[in-house]
Amino acid sequence: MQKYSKQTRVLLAVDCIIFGFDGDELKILLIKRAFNPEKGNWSLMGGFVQTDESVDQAANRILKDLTGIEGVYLEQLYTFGDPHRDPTERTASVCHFALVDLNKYEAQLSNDYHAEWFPLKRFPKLIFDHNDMVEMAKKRIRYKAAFHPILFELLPDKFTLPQLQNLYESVYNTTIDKRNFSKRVLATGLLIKLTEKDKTGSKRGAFFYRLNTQNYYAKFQAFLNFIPNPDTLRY
Amino acid sequence: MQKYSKQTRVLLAVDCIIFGFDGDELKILLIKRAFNPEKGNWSLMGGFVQTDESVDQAANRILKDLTGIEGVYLEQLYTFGDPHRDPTERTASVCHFALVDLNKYEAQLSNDYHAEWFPLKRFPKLIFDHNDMVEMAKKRIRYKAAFHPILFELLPDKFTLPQLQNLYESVYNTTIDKRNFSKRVLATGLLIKLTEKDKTGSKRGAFFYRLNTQNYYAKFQAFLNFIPNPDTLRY
DNA sequence: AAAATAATTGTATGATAAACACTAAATATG
DNA sequence: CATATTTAGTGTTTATCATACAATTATTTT
Repeated sequence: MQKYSKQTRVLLAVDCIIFGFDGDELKILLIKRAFNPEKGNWSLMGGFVQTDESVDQAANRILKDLTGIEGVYLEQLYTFGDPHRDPTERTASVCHFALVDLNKYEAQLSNDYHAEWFPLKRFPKLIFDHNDMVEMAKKRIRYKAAFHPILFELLPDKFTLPQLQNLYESVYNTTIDKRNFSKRVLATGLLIKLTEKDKTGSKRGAFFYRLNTQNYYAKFQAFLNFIPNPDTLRY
Repeated sequence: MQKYSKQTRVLLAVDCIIFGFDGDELKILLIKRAFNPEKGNWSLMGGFVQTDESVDQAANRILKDLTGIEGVYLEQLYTFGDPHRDPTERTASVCHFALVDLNKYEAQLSNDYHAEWFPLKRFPKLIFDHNDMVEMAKKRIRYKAAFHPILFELLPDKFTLPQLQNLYESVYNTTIDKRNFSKRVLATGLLIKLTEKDKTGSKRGAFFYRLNTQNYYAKFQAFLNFIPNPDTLRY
């Protein structure tokens, strides 16, 4: 079949903002770029879409190749298409974000992949427009987590209510009343209380919970609104 | 500067779902494709991103060139990147959606551009993956309009409360109590009542309102939730 | 045994959403 | 000109949900 003549072809890249939670604050995973231009500078995980793969497949492959991470929450965020965003050659980047259990991958990541976790509140200047990408991802995760239970993706399979509350407080940079938090969270029917306790965080120990995965998928679309002041949020 | 060798270059397209409201139901604007493949079949408004323009600029240009429409609400939706979505040649499409005042453009569109409005509930089969795009746009507009006052973009500058309610009822395929609707909508402070009445729709006539644009931008992020049953919605 | 630490739990109040039906204004009709 | 017709406009009550707020329990450490 005849091709579309006279049209410019461009490189198609995928970049990923990988979020993790260390129990205290949100972090993102960065890597030192291995090739020119900007070799040695901090960058998001990224790569080019290959001939035979879809954009989604490319995102998953890049995540796996560069970090070993697979099977995690991954969502398309936005396509950045300024003609000069990469000075080398015109490249459009389909930006994604991922949510992972940081503790599960910590050692593997620094040893095998030389990737590093940085606090979302203070991380180095990134190449190209990657700082804009992080900014947008940060807004999106706050927006989406206000209505959908995506933050569970950042926790281990077993977690405690104080841990969960820490996560919400950290994402929204606020404090939430313990009693109201547990009431609302338990009312969703998304949590199953286990008999086991986590004794690492306190003397008394806090009960572990796990996700009711059935309800998780069923209720994914309708969750909670934990935003203290939605007016300050932007999509 | 050296180029990235060994990487595949692809065509980068932009497609637009253009939504309009005729007072009764939601419609989308379609065009008969002017070139092969699929020449003569119904298609979304689309075109290729040019060398010197960003993706956003391309979306605006395509909208203007193919419909004459400019200065309307336009938002990036999703990038479709299946390697075989266009059989001719690999093409990624950054899909957008636009919201326009249908009555403002109706004549101009059919005469000058041979574009046609189709009800969102029954429109022809489209080329490639354009049907998937429309499906996603439909979900997105419902999702977003539940929290942000974007539907005003579909109405003329002056509109009545019954018109506005019709629009919401049509988008969510539901019925809303008049009293509760007007209470909530007026409580937002987004509407300014005019002295003039619209007499075309009824004997008594309904007062016109216009947007308080200051408040519109200020409160864009925090609006209302008109979804009758959010569980049924998907992002 | 007492102190320290963090987890767990309930109630009262205010705000918001939902249910519900009649009156008012204007035109059309006999 | 009186009456009928049509759609616009408006208030109250009730139920639900969000918020504010503090004492007790379990366990470990001293």
